[in-house]
Amino acid sequence: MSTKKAAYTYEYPHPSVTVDMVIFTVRERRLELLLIERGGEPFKGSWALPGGFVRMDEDLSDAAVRELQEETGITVRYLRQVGAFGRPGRDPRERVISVAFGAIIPSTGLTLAAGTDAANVRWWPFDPLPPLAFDHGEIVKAAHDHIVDQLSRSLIAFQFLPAEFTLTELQQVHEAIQGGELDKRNFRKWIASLDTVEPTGRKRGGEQHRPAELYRLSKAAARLSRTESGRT
Amino acid sequence: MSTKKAAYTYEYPHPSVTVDMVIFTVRERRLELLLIERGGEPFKGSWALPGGFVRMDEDLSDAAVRELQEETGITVRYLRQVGAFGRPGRDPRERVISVAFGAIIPSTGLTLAAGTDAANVRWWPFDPLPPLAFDHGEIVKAAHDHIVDQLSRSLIAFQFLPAEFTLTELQQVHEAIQGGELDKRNFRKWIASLDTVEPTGRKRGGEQHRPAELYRLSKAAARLSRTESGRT
DNA sequence: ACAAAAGTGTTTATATTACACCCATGC
DNA sequence: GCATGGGTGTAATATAAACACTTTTGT
Repeated sequence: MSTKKAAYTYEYPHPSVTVDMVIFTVRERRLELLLIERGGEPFKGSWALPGGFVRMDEDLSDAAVRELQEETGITVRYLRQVGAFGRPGRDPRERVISVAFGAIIPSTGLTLAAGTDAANVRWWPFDPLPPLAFDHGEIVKAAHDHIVDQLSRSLIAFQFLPAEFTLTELQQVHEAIQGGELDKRNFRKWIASLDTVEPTGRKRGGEQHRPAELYRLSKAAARLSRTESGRT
Repeated sequence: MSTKKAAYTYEYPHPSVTVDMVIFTVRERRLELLLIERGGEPFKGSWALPGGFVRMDEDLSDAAVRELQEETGITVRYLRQVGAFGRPGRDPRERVISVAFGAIIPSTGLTLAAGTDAANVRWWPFDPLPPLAFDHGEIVKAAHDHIVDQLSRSLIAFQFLPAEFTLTELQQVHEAIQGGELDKRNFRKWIASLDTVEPTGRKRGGEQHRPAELYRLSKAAARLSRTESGRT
């Protein structure tokens, strides 16, 4: 126990509240997860979700965005609460209630930078993952269930991609996450019926086959997906 | 600030963590919500969700069950986490992060009993609700969205009913929650396809029309719904 | 015999699946 | 001209929606 300036006193004991971020990306058609190597005890040297304490004056989702930036150097777009995890004993030091957020980011143009609390940051293939610290395995499972569920109901897969993308890339994201093959024609029919992407008119050339049309999120859909983002 | 025994000290400020319960029932074909009238400040006299502080040694869902029992006299079956709500300022006294749980209970055979913190407990029609304390309106909306979503995907409606029920009662629950009319034959076809209820062989008689078959949750489905219950 | 809710099938429209070939480019 | 992924339509099947009459009881 630290004895230096114990400035905050309460009549009853208070838990700590943290946020943990489950960040998915797709690289080379594989689903991957962003993990940090813990620099301090407990679980020093183990891999864990990026996360940290919620400040007294910030919203939960703001804390998630900030912690992620601090610990990994990444700024995030899509963000969704997965749930609160608070089993007593999940942190061996003290009672900690963690609010988990899931996020999805494009695999391109990222620079990872391990922050102060982390010895290391890197992408891990989702399957198999290394053993995770605390109850982070459980949290990851819940977040993955969320994504698979949403993926089959709405078009969130473009969150994994840069602003302009081809339909084949979009399809590969779906295949990476659900772990299966999809029929190209049926997939495109489904995309069209959702009315969430539109062609840009540009093409991706330079490869030794027919160039693919580039698409972007349509304006109507962009407005919607902003609303969906942060639940407090 | 209370000055008597401030026994717990921390180097950094800690938020409080509470649970709030969104308890739905259906009475007379209407969706209703269990609210308490606050007996103390802030929002004294306002209606609010039952809830309270999480103890240091109990899981979040256990806290929810306990607080509900203490404040309203009700013991709950089905229970599901809705999410964490932690906007700074949502409680005017101090930083409070609340984990919300939704529950669904039969309307029959209940005795409501206002606990120590509550001046009153009663069922309110879901539409329109009275103005609610804190951000409880927002929490209720999130919980209702959850129920509607699940209702259309699986058979949870029997949670609103006693152990034995008629298919018409089950249908009325669906209609009350989604707010619309359903076709009797299609509804029954859907129920049958889910394979979650089975006839008891008994009938509900005594009314001046043909007696209805009584059904119960099938054994296989009962096992499943227990698993679904509490996510920490 | 009448009122009141219970129970029961068929037809139509819609959504999902399965499946194979030509096209545009780089080398 | 050949290798490579890009792009396109149709038929079969499964799922969901619309719709009306007979049955059983209590009074």
